[in-house]
Amino acid sequence: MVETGKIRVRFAPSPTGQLHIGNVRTALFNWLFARQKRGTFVLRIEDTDVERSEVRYETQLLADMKWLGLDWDEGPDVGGPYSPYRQSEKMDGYRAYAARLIREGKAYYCFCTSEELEREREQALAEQRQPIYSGKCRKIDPAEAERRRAAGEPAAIRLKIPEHPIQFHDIVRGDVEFPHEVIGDQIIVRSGGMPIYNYAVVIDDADMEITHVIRGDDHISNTPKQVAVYEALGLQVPEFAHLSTILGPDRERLSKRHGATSVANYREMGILPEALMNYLALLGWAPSGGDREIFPQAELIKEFDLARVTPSPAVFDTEKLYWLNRHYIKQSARQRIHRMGAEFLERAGLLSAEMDEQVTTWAAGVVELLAPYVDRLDQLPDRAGIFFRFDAAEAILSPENAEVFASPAVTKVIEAFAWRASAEAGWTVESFNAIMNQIKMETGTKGKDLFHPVRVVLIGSHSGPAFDKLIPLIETGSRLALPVHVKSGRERVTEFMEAWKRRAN
RNA sequence: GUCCCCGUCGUCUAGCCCGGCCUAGGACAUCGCCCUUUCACGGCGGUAACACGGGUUCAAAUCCCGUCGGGGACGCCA
Repeated sequence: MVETGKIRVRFAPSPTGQLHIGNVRTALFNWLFARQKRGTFVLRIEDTDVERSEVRYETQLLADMKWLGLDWDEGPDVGGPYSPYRQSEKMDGYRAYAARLIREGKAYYCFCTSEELEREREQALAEQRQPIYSGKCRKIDPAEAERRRAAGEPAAIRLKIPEHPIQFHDIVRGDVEFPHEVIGDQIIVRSGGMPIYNYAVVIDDADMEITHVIRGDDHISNTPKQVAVYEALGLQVPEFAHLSTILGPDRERLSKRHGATSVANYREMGILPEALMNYLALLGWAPSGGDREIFPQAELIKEFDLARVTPSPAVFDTEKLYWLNRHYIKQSARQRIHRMGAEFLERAGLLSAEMDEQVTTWAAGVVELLAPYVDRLDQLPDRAGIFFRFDAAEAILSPENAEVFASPAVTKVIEAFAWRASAEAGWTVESFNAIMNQIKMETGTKGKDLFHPVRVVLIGSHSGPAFDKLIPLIETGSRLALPVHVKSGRERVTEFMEAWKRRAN
């Protein structure tokens, strides 16, 4: 148990692609734990895989984490007392520790070639034996090994795995024990001099005085190998917490083919960061009682408990994320939503980048009207079609409206409405309501029979927002200079009637 | 093949460690009703789960063993 001093945790991603949903969840749990315990959250970049690592991914990664609301106390950009925070910048330390292990007889040089090892592995598999290293080079006399190495023979460094079961404590799973027979002496430094991941992490975590290693459960069988390194070096073994895998709807590990799997994807979809954070926290963790779902950041920090994290894998449920997103959209400061919504409309070419005050106000009205009913903000441009897109012929043909046109009173209502409405120039809520009341009396219709046809005439669909919100926005919108013209009520009625007559013929 | 991890409604989960309060709770989704001169939102209600088989016990979702199913690891990858 590491209970002395302050908690130190770390998130150590490889900058080899977009920040994945599974990885942010790991980052989030580390962060929540650190913030609650008033500990330190370290960001360390594992960029030893030079082939795949790219700086732009690192930049993206930091930006995505910040967007979600995660911050770190030490990291490549902010520095800290345990610098450097990029693995590629700290190669020397790894070699020094390895030299010490050799000197102490806890590690040895291995002269086996990759081909030899591959052959042994295949043979073991064929004989249904454990495909682990035989320990052949363990027997080589150290002085002899030193001579061969000095003579230029390439050698990797292997750690002697102790001959007793290796056990460690996992906060999520309890005590875990691996028989040493299944491990085999691990290479810790390649013949080229580069350290192996399972060795490098240990050095890094120990150097940085990490007290709790919280990571994905794909590392669980790496853990005994790492514990062996800690023990050989006489270093304090940290506490572990292995988080379960996040699955797609088909119960397969969440991957690209499941669609949106990166933080960036969700940001572009118009998922609010607090919704994503709340959802991710609920994937694998639940408060005691398990009867609360809404957890804003501050509440999460207060309630989060590593010991309550579930060990079983979880299927990522987009619907529940959307539900939370709707909640936070409604909850959020109006101005923020107006601004964000306008950005999505702008990206869709419905608004221009520079907006004067009138347009800004109008756009805010549009977003205000539509936003509470969308799952994600990127649905806004489509929903705004009731303003920007009006095609009478399409509305008449649409199967969605077939039922409306099948109603016996439809012609009567449409004609009565058109007759009155086309005479009116600038509509107001009052004038519109007056018209509605008149045709209600004239046609003797009400409810659906009255409203559905009128709605189809005006927005091409029988469902949509209330007229007293809609009419003013249509009218003011029609008078603004926008990239896509918003047709006025009268324009709509006129166009509809032309199409309606054409239909009749 | 061997080792490790996991297994409660369709999904996320509470309960499990410390057996009885579990007639198994909440949420998403779904279905129904109400609200609404439309649709949604919202409110109310319903359907729906302890993987299977053995033990232990007066009593098991909870403890033990086994089976089955899913995932991971066994690299001079991370």
